[in-house]
Amino acid sequence: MTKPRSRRGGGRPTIADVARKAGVGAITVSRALREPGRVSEDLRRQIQAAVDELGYVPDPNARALASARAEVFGVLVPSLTNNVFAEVVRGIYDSLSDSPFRIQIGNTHYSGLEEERLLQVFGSQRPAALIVAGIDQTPGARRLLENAGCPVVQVMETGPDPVDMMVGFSHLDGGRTATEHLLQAGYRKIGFIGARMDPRSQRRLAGYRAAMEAAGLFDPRLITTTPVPSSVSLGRELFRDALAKMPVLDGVFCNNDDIALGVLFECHRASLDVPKQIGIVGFNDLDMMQVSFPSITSVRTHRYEIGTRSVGMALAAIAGNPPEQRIVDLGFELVRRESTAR
Amino acid sequence: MTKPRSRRGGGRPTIADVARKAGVGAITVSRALREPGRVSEDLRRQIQAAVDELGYVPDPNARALASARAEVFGVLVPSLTNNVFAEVVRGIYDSLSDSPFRIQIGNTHYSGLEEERLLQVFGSQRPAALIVAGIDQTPGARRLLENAGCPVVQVMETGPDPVDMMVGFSHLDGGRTATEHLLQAGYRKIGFIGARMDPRSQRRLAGYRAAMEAAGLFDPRLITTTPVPSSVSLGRELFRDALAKMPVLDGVFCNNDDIALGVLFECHRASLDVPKQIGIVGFNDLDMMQVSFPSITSVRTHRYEIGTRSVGMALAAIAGNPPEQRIVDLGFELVRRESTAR
DNA sequence: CAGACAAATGGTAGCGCTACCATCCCTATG
DNA sequence: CATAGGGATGGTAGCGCTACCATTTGTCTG
Repeated sequence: MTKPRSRRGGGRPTIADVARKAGVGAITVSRALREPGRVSEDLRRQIQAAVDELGYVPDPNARALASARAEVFGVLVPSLTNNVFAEVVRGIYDSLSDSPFRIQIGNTHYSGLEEERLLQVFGSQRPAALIVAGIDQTPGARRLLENAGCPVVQVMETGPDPVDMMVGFSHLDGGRTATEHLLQAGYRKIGFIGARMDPRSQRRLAGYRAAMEAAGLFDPRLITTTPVPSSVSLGRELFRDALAKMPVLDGVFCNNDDIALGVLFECHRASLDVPKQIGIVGFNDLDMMQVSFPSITSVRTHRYEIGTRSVGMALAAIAGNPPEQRIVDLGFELVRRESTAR
Repeated sequence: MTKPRSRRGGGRPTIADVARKAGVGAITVSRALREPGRVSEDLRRQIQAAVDELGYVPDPNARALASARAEVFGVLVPSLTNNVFAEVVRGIYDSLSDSPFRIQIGNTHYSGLEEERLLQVFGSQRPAALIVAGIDQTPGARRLLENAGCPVVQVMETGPDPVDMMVGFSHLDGGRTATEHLLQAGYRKIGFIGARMDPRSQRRLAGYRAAMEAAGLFDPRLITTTPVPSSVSLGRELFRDALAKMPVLDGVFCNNDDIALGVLFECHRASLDVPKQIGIVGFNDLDMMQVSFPSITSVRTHRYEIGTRSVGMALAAIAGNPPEQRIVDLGFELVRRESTAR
């Protein structure tokens, strides 16, 4: 007769099986796995042997239930295909790959309501930390973050009023820097082209506007935007619209690099010389900016580092020593290339 | 005196709180939430009111522990930034957004060992389904998939021996079709350029080779590959290498669209006329292929659909009616554009 | 050498939920 | 009108793990 195995448990070894095999109490196995320092060398070895032999893997659900804390990082991003967030997420994954923490990604589709819903779902798991993109949470989302009972890192942007911690940079400064560069290069009728005008895009636009106004060159007809998601083909279309509206255009600051690439291709098609007739500046500095012909000036942002840094701050907070500096500005760099060299 | 609240539970309402407020048993609340049809209209309304009032959200950990089944889809992809997988993942997210299922993504970094490790971790959660990229699992990974006790969908490729279900297409046929198109357009010295030669890239190369051999034009010196991850700048470099090795090159089939774009830019720089002197074909048909100047012929693949379809099959299997057809070939389409029109 | 104290180990009692098995009540049947 | 059968509801007993509080042992102090 086999011993009466649990009906439900699917036959996987449990901590009790390991304890029996190692001849110790279950709690000691638990400790050996979580706080090896508190178990004697001898027992630790015996337990490890039993774990290996049985192929025991702790059940994270049971662990979470018993300790009222799941080893999960909740991550909220507005898009999964946008290269910008993909890089941040990659940084997060790489930073957590050797830790016991799992990652749960939520896609808000740029919707505040969806963000609230996902925070509700995430909250029910009692995550170890939350990393959310952006600083413009709805009041409801903000309340959920404040009551999450875990470290929270807002990423992509910096701002004055963090829920807990922040890692990012100033999109407004980025937009201004890009525009000032075009001005310094001698361009005058500089357009702004932007798709998916999320809050960060809006602030880049504000930076553009500030620079243009300071130069006394601002004209609202220079701005061409759409709420449609960004793409290279959209960049082409928007640039055509912009040119139709303002044929005198001699430069464009693009909301992002996809748009900039689309603009460049349209210039080729229309036989507009870049940088002589049109100057182009992108945003984010994707790899292809340095390869294109002509290569495209862009504002380099540190997306992967935003991911790694946010994890580092959250881990520190979990360990009980939250970072001194709760707001980390990783800055950006203007990378000058052929598209604005005239 | 307040009633002695649990020390550990952080104060969130539990199913017992809802039951008390609604004046029913806890199990009835549980049923009302999971199988509304089995609870009378009246009670259902009362319970819903109590849930809303208390802001009750079920604890997924407790649920998973009690039912020995977590409402989680495990997803294993080799890269998070590669647009191809990002699209698949987006399809998966969109298909599951209205379901109770959460998604857990693992990044294998193209490593079989890492894949095994992640399957081990995922398995400990008893996921509702597993979706894994590729069909070349290590023997260990394959065993873990077979013993996962849940539906498994292998995606991106089709092959003869599914663990359970498959959704994808034939990369070999895709490579052959692309190459045959170049041959039909009159190109003869057709090179293959590929980065990150994962199993799918290898099969595209095999398709290229088959077509070239059938035409009596195969020459191993036409092949330029590297294990380095793909990028636009790498495409440019590899093309330069290829030209240096074989100056007679008159066409290239690129492993993917990033490479193809790099090749196009290098042609611009070197003043090589596309398509007259050099024909270019990409793979995947990203949006930018249609916009570039000249536009680039590519093999369109149905990445988003791979994601949605794999979820559909898994959900059907979970519901007890696994699809008749366990292997779904979504095919591909050659999209002819300017880069091969001479 | 008693007493204090720390380190190592274990027992017990849940964490919040659902599987399983009652129980109850109502309707249909002969 | 007794009985069977089905639908609605509830009680009990865990799921696998860890927090909390012993208990045991060894070591150091005065």
